[in-house]
Amino acid sequence: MIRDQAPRDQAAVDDRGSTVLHVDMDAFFAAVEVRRRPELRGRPVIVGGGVRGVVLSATYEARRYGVRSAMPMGRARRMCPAAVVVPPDQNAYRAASKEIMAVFREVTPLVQPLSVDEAFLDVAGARRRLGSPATIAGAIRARIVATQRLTCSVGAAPSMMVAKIASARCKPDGLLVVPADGVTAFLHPLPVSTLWGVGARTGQTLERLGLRTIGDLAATPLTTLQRAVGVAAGAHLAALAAGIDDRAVTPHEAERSVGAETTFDTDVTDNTRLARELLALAERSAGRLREAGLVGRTISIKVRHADFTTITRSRSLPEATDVTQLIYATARGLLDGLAPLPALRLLGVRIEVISAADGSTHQLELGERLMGWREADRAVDRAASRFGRGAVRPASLVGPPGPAGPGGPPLPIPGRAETVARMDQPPTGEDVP
DNA sequence: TCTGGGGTCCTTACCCTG
DNA sequence: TCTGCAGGGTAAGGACCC
Repeated sequence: MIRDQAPRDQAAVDDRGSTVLHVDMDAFFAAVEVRRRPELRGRPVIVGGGVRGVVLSATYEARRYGVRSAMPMGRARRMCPAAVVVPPDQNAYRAASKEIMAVFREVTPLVQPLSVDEAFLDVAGARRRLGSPATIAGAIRARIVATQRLTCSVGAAPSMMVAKIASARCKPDGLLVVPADGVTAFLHPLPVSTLWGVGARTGQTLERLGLRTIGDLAATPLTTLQRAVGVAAGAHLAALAAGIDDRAVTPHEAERSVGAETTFDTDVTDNTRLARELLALAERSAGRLREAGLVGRTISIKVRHADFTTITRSRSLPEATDVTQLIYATARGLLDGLAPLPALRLLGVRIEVISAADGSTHQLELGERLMGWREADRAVDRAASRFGRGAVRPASLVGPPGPAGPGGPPLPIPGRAETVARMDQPPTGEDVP
């Protein structure tokens, strides 16, 4: 193995087969904030916030106090009272991400983004032009520092999983190459929780079997693993423990679902408020579907009670849709079905079984009925593209909440875009703004 | 301590159909 | 006509990832 901290060892390592790179930005959100506000450099910075928020990112100065991602903000503040807390700015992170991904694509078209701050690159085809994988990885790191003033860590290995583990083990600002003939030697001493797919629960299950390292897993019969964690997960873990991971770097993977959810600052019982929130979530989700040219057929809602129990309900439609009002009406029906509702902590809407909008089937009767709403959505989207999302919003999402519907549940139906049209009364031309 | 938001994938149960 | 069974679709929940 080679690490850039020990460059003299690099010549000894055969990186020819380690053509999958995993590039992971270091403390990405926090680093973007520090870049924007240089006076924060060297100080503990936590990105996160909200009454019930968690830590989204923290500089290494804050991590020294024990602050970690996904930690409740209250606890993080207690651990590191001196930390500067910055609210997240997703637009800034997306913009930085776009530029970083462009750097990767200068190296190879085979770039598979995993999230806003990390990606896999297959550099097998770039070796003749740019040099060995380790050389390419070094060039990428240097270029990101030069153009973005941000650091990243790179793992190079024969497979995606090993490259990802390698990048995590050389953070921050490091490079770790795992040669093709060194994969099992690299993996086997590591704890099982290092493997993709082993979280808290599976980790406990494996611990009960006395399996602590990946080497322990590799030495365990497949049937034992499958009895413990299930057929699919057992087979998956056995393969990974043996260093087998045949997945190829795939530049674009189609989305399978799109959704939005919100955690309320305080638990909500008011049906009018819930209906407004549900409409806002439906609009956000549907807007993102339309932006991506997608339609979806299954609508699901998620509610979380004050005691953190979480329930989902879903319904499949006869045809796929991207129409806000149809998604909202379906979601509202699902929420009505849960009445009487206790106080809710979280509400979410998701659209699943997604396909391309231009390939969707069209059921004439339903399509005609929705035509007005579809045109309304297009008008809202056009306004959004000129003035930003939120420039045109359902009337019920603007200003103070209206009075509760008569008799409480079922939930009241908010109007939209300055109209009071209802889903059970198909829109006329006048309904459409 | 007190748990976000956006996702993917798997398991289990149930219903329907042939 | 009834019963048993297999397979597909749907729904719900959970684990996991960043």
